Amino acid sequence: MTNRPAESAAAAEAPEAEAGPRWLTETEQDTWRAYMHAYTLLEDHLDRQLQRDAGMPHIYYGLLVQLSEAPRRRMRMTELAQHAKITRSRLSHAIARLERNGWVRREECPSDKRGQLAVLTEEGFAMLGRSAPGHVAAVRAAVFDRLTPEQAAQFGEACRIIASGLQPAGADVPWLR
Amino acid sequence: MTNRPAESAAAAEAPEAEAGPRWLTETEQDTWRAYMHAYTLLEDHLDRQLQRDAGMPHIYYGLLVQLSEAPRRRMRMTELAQHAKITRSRLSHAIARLERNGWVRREECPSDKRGQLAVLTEEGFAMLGRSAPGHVAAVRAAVFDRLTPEQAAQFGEACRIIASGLQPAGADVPWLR
DNA sequence: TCATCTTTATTGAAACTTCAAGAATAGCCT
DNA sequence: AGGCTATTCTTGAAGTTTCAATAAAGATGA
Repeated sequence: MTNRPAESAAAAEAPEAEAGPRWLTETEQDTWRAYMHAYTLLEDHLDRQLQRDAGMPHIYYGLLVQLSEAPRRRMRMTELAQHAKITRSRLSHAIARLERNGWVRREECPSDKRGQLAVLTEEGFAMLGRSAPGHVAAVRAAVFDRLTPEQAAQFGEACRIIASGLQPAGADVPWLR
Repeated sequence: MTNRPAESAAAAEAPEAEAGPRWLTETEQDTWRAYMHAYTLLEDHLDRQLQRDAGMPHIYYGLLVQLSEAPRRRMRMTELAQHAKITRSRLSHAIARLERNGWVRREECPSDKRGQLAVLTEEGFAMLGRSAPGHVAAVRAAVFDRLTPEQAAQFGEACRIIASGLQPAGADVPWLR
């Protein structure tokens, strides 16, 4: 995926000043592939599990959980988008759908007339209560039951490092679009 | 995400035989969140990088790379789907799009009249050559430049373990759908 | 051989995401 | 106040993915 597109071997010795692209080592390639396989399979697995048991994709479920943990079970759109690391556009569409399902309701923000609050409804909350056990079980079976506590901790640390490098808050930030 | 939907505290002491759902510990929750943040941000980042520089999403790029590494730069649809861990349906649509772009061409399979071969075209190959350096740089900057070799290796190992648990090849296998 | 079951791949529709554009309000500066 | 810029959120269209259904050919077995 990230190695040279086969063959284009070339450069390898030349101590070029202009330094050609630093391809990944064999080990790095293996790691990268493993990562892509893991997240592709995992997302697929959880999406199916939740689609079946809760009638919505993994991300939507995550949005409801976020709301359930927020004070008064409500959150500003932008804030919710930031927490979930998605764009506001995507969130708008998502909330619209969840609203049609009756899990979420929109409310105007008292302090800022531009703002909207996404509010978890009672039905939404009840629904979470019903589907959470199954979801936790799925995550546990796929991840935490298979890694030692040390492995899990290291894995988490690596993920934190990677994530921290990706929201420079500068440049053009996705969730602001 | 995977903890109880806030509040539904309850059970914690009772040595129930029926064992209620085993919620995630604080540490596990942190790990799980970090993972979701990492992959969401990473996929987003790479998708944008490739969309901008190569005119296609990350997965499509991966398909071309797979083809570039295959003998004679061609592969059976099902085989390609398996390697990429995606469904055949998704692959069909993807290849159709890449074909419109001229990066891939379909050929009939000589040994099995049901089969199709996805073949990387010269333009497709040339294009890979052009965009690979930028992509590698992006992956390196986001991942391998930020982790120590040990961390990267451990991360890879964890991913391998997770991935290996998710394709039991049994039950109903996604890429066969 | 015929019937049947399996495998391969595609298709269209519905659901979801991205992208660019736009409406409304807030904030700032003179 | 007035004018300008920035922020918040939504929208529609285009692109992508999922899901269920289907066509075509291989494989199996009486």
